[in-house]
Amino acid sequence: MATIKQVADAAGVSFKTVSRVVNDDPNVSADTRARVLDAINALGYRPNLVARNMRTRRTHLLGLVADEIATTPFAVNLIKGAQDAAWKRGFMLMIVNGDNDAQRTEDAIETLLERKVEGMIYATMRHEVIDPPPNLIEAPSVLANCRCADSRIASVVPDDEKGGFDATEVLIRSGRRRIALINLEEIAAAAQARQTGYRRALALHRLPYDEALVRYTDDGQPDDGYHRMNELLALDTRPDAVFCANDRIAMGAYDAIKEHGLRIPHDIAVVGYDNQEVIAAYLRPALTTMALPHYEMGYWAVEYLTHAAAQGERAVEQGTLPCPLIMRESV
Amino acid sequence: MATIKQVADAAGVSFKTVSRVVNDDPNVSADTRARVLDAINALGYRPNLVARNMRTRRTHLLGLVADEIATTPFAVNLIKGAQDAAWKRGFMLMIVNGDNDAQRTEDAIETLLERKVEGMIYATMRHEVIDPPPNLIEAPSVLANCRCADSRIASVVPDDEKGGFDATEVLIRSGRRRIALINLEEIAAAAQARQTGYRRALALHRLPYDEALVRYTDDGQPDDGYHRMNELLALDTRPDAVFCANDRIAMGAYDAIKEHGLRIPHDIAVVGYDNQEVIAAYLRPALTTMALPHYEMGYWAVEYLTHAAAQGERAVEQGTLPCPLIMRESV
DNA sequence: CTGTTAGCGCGTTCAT
DNA sequence: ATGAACGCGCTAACAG
Repeated sequence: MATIKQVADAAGVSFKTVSRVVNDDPNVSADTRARVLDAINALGYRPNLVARNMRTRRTHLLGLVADEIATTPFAVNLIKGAQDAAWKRGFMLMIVNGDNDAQRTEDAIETLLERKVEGMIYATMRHEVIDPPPNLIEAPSVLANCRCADSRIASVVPDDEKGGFDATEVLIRSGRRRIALINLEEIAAAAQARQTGYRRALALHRLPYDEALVRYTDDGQPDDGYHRMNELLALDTRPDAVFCANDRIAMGAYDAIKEHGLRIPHDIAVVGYDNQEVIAAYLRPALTTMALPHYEMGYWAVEYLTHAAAQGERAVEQGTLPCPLIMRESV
Repeated sequence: MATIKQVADAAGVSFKTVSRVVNDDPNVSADTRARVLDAINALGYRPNLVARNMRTRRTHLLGLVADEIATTPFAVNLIKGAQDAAWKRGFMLMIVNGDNDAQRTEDAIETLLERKVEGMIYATMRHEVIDPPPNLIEAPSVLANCRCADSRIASVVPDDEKGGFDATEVLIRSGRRRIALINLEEIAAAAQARQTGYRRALALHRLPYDEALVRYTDDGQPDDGYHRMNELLALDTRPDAVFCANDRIAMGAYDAIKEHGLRIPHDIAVVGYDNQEVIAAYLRPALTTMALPHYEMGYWAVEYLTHAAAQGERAVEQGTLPCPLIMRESV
């Protein structure tokens, strides 16, 4: 716990000179610099960032408020991306949970504000349109994986429409003609966008849109996928491909397909969504799916904030990041 | 960005009185308190924690250093537990990634130290014995999900021996007699402990230990589980139960069992380990497994640190937390 | 190239 | 019940 003054005394210089050395100020002779560095090592001196932050009025701190963190663990990639970008820019992240509770979220943001974060990211686990916490905008902020209706806050979201399009098109290109869609719950923003992309791909390739081939799940879980797939397989003319709006649905669909004695992808091709590694990579056959750009969104959000912090105000941007196709063995 | 002085001026008191109100000092008349609170609201004053931290020499900050965060996402529960405990105690967490790189980890810890965290948690994604980063101990610290050989740093780990015992015993109690074990790679601390528990349960119930029934995987992935299970099913007398040292192995084992036309749990009972929700809950039938106390370890670690911070030094504790049996449908 | 003075926003100490 | 002076550890602004 040596202080800058003690280092100065030990090195026989003023404490300001120590400050210069610590901050790589060129205006220090090589000689004194060496003596100061010796003293620093000898005393185990470490600059006190709390004091520096107070003086410079900068904290190099970013807040990350997540609605929930544990339930969709693959979304930690968003945090990872934010961490990596922050580290690169010399920032640190303070991560807090809103626990899907408005008051709790507001309190969490309040604490972040008191700690003088230089920006905040508000991240949701599912892509949706939200009503942002009121105090969020008291610091420069970005919404990640969600956006607000009036677009007054910067945001970055996955391009689910294009994702839906690409998923459908890869099936079409593999020669399939009756392509079913097992979607998420109908109201979800992601569900609508993916379905729009699905329809656009069908239309582009002059395939009919058949409502009988489109099903919705209640909560996007494997059981849902299993039952919806069974319904599809009971159709007079069964589909030869299915686009599942997430990998868990696909997991259930796999079971239904296998129980019917059908083979993937020979009889039915399957594309999932989310690239939830633990499912997609391990299903047999491995699942072809669309990856969500969680890492990239986290990275984007921090880049946006650090640039905003560096350059003062800047235009409110709305980022849209692509969902890459991950080819495996189910198409 | 109102300061405490501006509030004082607005309320017609000295800034010290404002400080008293903010800190709930009883020595303020109800009258002045009301006026001060009005001024605070009018100006949107928010205490500056950076300044307060500097003055009180306390930050209410805890560091959490993780070796990696993305690859085993279910371990985020450790973070969740730490967050919850920290919030309850009025602390915040700064989470940094070591990325499994020694230099990076040391740098990350250094930054945490400069920011004057009051304690640090070093968490690994897999339960193992480690050589802790050298600068970790410069603040009160705890190891979570790992421990060091000399036990000089507090730690909290899962009780894998008891977990292995319980997993095996639930199979025995269900009437199985030939219980196979598909373990992790042989050197892992968790693998050894689970196997010790497995043997203890067999011995207690007077069942023979048969080396032919014990297999090791290379990396604990489904493909491994699939192949090891096929080997076990090729035995002259096939097992009637299998204890898989993680859920991914069990996932592969399921495929092998099903391909052999055998039914779970009728013909072969399966117990996994990790309670990796996305797998365990969604396999068909749902997998009975042992839960890892990630949440509890995170919680424990923060409780330990906040107590240590409050009471000065205290005995170096080594915590061991139970792995609860999660009964589903595979036994 | 180096040192001095001042003050960031707050809490502590002691006075009134 | 309230206020004045001081200093936490550091950097900014200015001397020299």
